[in-house]
Amino acid sequence: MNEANAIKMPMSKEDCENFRIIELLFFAYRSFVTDADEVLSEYGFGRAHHRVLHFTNRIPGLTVAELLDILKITKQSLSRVLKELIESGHIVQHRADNDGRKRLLYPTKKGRKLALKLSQMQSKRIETAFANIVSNDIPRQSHAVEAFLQNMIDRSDRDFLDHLLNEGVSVD
Amino acid sequence: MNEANAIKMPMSKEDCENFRIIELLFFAYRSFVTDADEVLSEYGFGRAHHRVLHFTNRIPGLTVAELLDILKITKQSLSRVLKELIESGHIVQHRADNDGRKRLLYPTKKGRKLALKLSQMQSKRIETAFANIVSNDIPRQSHAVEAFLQNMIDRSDRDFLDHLLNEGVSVD
DNA sequence: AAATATATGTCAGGTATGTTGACATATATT
DNA sequence: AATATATGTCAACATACCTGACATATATTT
Repeated sequence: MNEANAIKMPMSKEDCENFRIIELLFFAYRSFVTDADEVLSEYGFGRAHHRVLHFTNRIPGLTVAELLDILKITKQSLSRVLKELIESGHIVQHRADNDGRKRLLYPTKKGRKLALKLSQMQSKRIETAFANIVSNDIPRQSHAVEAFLQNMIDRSDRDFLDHLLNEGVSVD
Repeated sequence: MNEANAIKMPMSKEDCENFRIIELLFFAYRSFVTDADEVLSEYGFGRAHHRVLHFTNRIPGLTVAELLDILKITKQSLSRVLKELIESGHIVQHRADNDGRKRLLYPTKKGRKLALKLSQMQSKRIETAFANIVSNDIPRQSHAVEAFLQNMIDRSDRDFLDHLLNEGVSVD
């Protein structure tokens, strides 16, 4: 028997139990982050810039070390994007009064404006996804989550994926 | 007035409405994908390999073009990881009977085994996240989603983030 | 049969975002 | 004064994406 032979049999039902959630998470997250990508590229920024900008706005005055802890990246990796955000005038650094080693990060007016613009795009998608959960989808709690994730996915992807993956489940 | 001045004021409540969901999505997705990363690295694989392996298992016999459509990457990008998955004996290609140009992708026994191992790790996290949604968290539908995403996040991250970001909300 | 379209593969070079390791500097703490 | 902490920086490298150009085999159209 050849170990390298193709398995043509689809997977069993029980194996696929959570495949739907796994895939919904993948596609929902992709749609979610893509919203911001287009705006960011106008500024020559990427997702790394977005994350730094987001948390600097969310927690004005956080330190570089705290930011590294949140993002779980190295300081060398952070420094590149942080430098660009400072040069472009979206973020400023201040020495901490109580400890001169610490550099507190703050958004500028410009930085807050951009952060809010990006969040509002994502927020809109989230609002719509919640609004379109219809009540009869909630016999089990998992159905609310499924419906939400499904609604987070771009229309174009959703239709294509339903056709490719689904066993006849649809939300609206 | 200096445009580059630090804004020290935290954001208004209404601006932050969906910040919680935005951040939960970020951290939940990170925890979710990290499960598989450790196993994958034992094989010298990355996330790109995981995605290809996953959908080849999910839809045995799918074409290269279909896979590109799902993943939304270029064929040059796919070819590297696909080549490695074929060389390592996780995936095989067969000519389609009805159209000799198409290469149908199938998992091998080895490929299916690995795909299931990876899914089962993610599935376990999902199961636990659902199981720990307590019923009194569901006055609004959004709360079930919030609770789910919160539960998807690694314990270590969750505690740290609650301290850093939260306004006293806790799930259990 | 010849021309064109489609599905796939491959070469070459570039970008964004991460890594490791080594070292520098300023400030706090012991 | 010695050590620890917070940050910054230089250099080299890895991964996973990209664009553009070109090659090959097979289908389809004319």
